[in-house]
Amino acid sequence: MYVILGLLSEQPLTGYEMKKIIDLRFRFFWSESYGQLYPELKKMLDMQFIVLDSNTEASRGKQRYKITPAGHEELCHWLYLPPETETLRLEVLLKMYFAKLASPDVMRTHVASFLAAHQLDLLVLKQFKIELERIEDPHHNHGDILRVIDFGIKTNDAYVTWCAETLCYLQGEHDHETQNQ
Amino acid sequence: MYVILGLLSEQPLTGYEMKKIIDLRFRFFWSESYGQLYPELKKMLDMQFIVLDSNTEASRGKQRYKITPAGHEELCHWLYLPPETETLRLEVLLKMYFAKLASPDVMRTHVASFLAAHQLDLLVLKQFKIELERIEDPHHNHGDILRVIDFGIKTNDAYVTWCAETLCYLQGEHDHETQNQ
DNA sequence: GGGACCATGTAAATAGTTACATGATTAA
DNA sequence: TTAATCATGTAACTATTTACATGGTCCC
Repeated sequence: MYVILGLLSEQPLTGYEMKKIIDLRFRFFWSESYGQLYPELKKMLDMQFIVLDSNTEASRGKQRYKITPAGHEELCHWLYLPPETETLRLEVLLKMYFAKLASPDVMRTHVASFLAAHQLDLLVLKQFKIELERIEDPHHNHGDILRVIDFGIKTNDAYVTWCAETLCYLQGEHDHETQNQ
Repeated sequence: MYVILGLLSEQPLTGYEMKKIIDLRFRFFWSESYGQLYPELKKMLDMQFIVLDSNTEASRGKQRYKITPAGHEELCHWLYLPPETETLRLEVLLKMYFAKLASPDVMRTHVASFLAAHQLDLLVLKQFKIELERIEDPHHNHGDILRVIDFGIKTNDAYVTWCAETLCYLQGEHDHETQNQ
């Protein structure tokens, strides 16, 4: 709901375009599936927070939405409310907690995958940061966006460091195990 | 499901006790509500992964469960599978992204709350670590648990650092605003 | 007796994913 | 022409939260 309003506050977009932006720019801290997005757009039309943008493009199947004044007000109101959603669920940590029930090699594989994924995230975030600093700032929001990117960089750095240390630890466990044979 | 099996692999527990442990030890990366927990326990009884532990305590309303060999097998099997769930949703970052639509003061409040919460988390985690290093390790799993705690410390450190920097940034935005009046 | 906490549970609502169906457009 | 991607949407399922009901126990 509010992601949609936020994105539309910058420019009119189709549902498909929103999904792509969310997957690209927000994936470090937010996600939406089509199964949420399209029904949500319908609800928001009903509530008159958004309308079909007829100006842009003779829509052949394509539905591009723009935000209404009511929608903008709703968005601003939301910004003032204290954030509610804060969800973190990492199955890899649950497995780590019970790791002694499996061999250290198994956990090594899991941690290595986690490491690879977040090293990639780090690369993407740094690249995104460089891009953002390079281009102009017509909406004067690059400062805010850089703060968000920086959050991603800091946390992913922490993940990567943790993975490295944990792999060492698991190597130690492995050595300890083979030594006793 | 697997949190339950994991906890029961250490000792028999009631649903209520599981909930308390999850809220205390796992809250940095996992959560379960009673609405999930109790129906799940019923399903797991049906599947014979757990049974009622009649030995311990004449149960007056209290239902303490223990893990069965089948449940243990299921738990070990799960440990071998690559972790699937990895969810992160932070509404505070979504607000930060669209922060320019509100005054910097509003975001300052949000970030300050986030900071306070995670400074507290950090304290709790460090205390938990000290405790763990102090007591004995009968299950030989303290090394694994310390890795999990260390993940919490590293990420919460990153959060706290980000908050400090972001508060500075927002102060700058605030000054910039008042200066233009 | 009353308040805090132990203890189990359910119903309803909300959130979110997955898998599918459909068809247009674009580029090799 | 065929594969990829654009584009919208729904149905079914699974996950998760919230709010409530109920009653026991412990201690002041």
